[in-house]
Amino acid sequence: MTTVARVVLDSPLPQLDRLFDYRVPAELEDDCVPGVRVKVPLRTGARMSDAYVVEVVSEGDWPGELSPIEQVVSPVPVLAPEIWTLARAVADRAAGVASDVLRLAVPPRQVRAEKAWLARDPEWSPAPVSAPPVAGYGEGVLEARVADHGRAAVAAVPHPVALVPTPGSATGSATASGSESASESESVSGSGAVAGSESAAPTPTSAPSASAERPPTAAGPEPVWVPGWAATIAQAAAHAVAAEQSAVVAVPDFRDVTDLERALLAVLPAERVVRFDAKQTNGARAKALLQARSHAVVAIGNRTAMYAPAADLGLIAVWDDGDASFVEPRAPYVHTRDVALVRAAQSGAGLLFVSHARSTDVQRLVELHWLDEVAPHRVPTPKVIPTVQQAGAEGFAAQARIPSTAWRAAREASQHGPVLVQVASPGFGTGLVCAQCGERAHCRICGGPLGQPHRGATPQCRFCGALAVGFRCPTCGNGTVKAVGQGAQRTADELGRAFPGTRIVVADGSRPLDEVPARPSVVVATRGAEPDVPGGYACVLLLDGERMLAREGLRVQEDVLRFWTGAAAKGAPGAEVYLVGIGGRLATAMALWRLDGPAHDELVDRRALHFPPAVRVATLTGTDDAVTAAVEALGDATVGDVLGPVPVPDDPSPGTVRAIVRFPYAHGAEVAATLKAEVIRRSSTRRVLPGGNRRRAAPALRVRLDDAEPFTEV
DNA sequence: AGCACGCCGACT
DNA sequence: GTCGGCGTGCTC
Repeated sequence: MTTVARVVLDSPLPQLDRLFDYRVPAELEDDCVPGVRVKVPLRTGARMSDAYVVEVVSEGDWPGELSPIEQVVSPVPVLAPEIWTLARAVADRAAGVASDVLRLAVPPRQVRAEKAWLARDPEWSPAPVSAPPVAGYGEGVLEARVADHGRAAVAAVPHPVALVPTPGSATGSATASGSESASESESVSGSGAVAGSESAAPTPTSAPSASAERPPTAAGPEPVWVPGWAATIAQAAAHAVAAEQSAVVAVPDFRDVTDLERALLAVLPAERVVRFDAKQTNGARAKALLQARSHAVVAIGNRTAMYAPAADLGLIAVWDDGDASFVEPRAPYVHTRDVALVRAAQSGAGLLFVSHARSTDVQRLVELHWLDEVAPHRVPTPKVIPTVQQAGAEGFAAQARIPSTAWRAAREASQHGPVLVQVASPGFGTGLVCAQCGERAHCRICGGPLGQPHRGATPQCRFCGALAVGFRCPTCGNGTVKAVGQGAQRTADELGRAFPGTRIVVADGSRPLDEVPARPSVVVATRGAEPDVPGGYACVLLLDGERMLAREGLRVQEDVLRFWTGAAAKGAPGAEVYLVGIGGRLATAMALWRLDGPAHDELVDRRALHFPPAVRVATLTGTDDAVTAAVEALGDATVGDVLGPVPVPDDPSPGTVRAIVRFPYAHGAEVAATLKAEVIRRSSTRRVLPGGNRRRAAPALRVRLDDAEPFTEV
């Protein structure tokens, strides 16, 4: 009887994206287990390909003669079976290649990390842990979701929270303070035992509102200030770990990973937290990968954390799924939210999308009743005060159109605590609006945004370049326009003059600042770069909202709500937040702190227009005949009109065209399979550039699913 | 990707 | 009559 290994080749070629059977020589049988890296001959014995063993069977499907596995590169199984299944499904959904997904999921080989893993004590397991209650929600509400593997859209606690480290947690246990990793198994297991035996661990509390009654004692561990969302996810994840199940959490950026890690280390011992991030070395990633598999942990990180091979997965959580950082820039470009959805469906794990402002994608799942809604219970929300344009106070306040009420409140608050002033990034789509009604000014010819090359110049379309002579606002008929927004540094300078004697701090992309002390100051920050303050800001001013909304794109409103809520949630519980120059529905939603309303409205619009996420889209790029044939092959799996094909203006290979195809979710599998087949068909014949150029040409057909970008130009 | 198989022009 | 052009197809 022969032993057969079924392997997935490490090749980006779509025509090789299936399992290949190889014979396992007797001397390799011990090491050749599912998940190991191997080298296999391909077509001719001289050519070797890297591959992963997916399964080992006694008989494969291949009727022909089998080639033997050439080498088992390492006996460490780095591709967990569930990660293979995930990669396969994610690739299939995106009409992509599984090995492209594996490149995201499995870091390159790292011999040192493997050696350390092989030398571990296989008998060792971490001590059991207990989990604190999830604060800020109805009693047991989120605990029940975790226990029952429920799926929910969770509105985040909108203010910073002080976590009192629990005994046995990394920051709460004196013995664990020096331990860095699970490899120091003896000291770590000793400290972890404390948590399991302590029945009444102090509960982390929301502060200052809740912790005021129980200030941390001088003898106890220092409280750790973290964003509300991070505390919630940490506490929920701790419940999964207490049940000896793993949790996987993805957050948009590096700072968020750090915030979440701090929250987790306040409720769990260090060996229960595994961090993945983009700045990590290969060695650290490889180590984290093997650590995640060994026992119940919380695996945290950015996009790739969603592929962490966590043992016995019980909970998946995503913080702020609307953030554009979740769009994977590498093929097959699958959004972390979609990876989470596939993984939740496959594993049966619970799924929490936590955010302040709900994305239209999550709203769609809520309206399908696929996700429940969970909101904080009896938690103070930011006191948002929208101020439509009114006559400002003196000096800078007048220029920035800051109403006198907001101006006075900020001045007053800056006497006893930090005040946050959020501004748009420099170069953040300065645009023109109607001087009378504030409506965006558009080109009459192509509908693109109007801009002004310099002050006083004739407005000009930024897309087609047409001059808008004799502009009339289609809404109110007014004939004058004005520019919106001004630079961030200038805002800081002006504020410095307006607040003499007050410390002015600037935080933006080039001057990042994670935290500022809870002392009187004015912090001017571009959206997304707002520093944290222990306890929260005394007051928040949201400027440049008009300018942010003047940007073009499908997700502008969603994004702006995320920027505003993100800054507002850095205020102390119930802090005043002035939303300057904004009225209407967005202002109302902010004032009521009901952020699902705009998501619903937006989704209604998208349904009417057949825009994502109401439908899915496929972008087909390539030669005219390949794209046309692919569109024809799709037949009636599409919905509505096919946009294009139209020539791609600045593509390196001339004659390239692009078509956008919309299709309903129900046809997703069929569309993806059809397009993948077309890509394979086209890739088997290689193209040579005209003129006898021997250089390799671009593939005849490229397919990308769920790329919303082309629509921002439509 | 590579590499072999396969069917038409100028050569010993 | 063959050597070799690169179009087409396959890789366990």
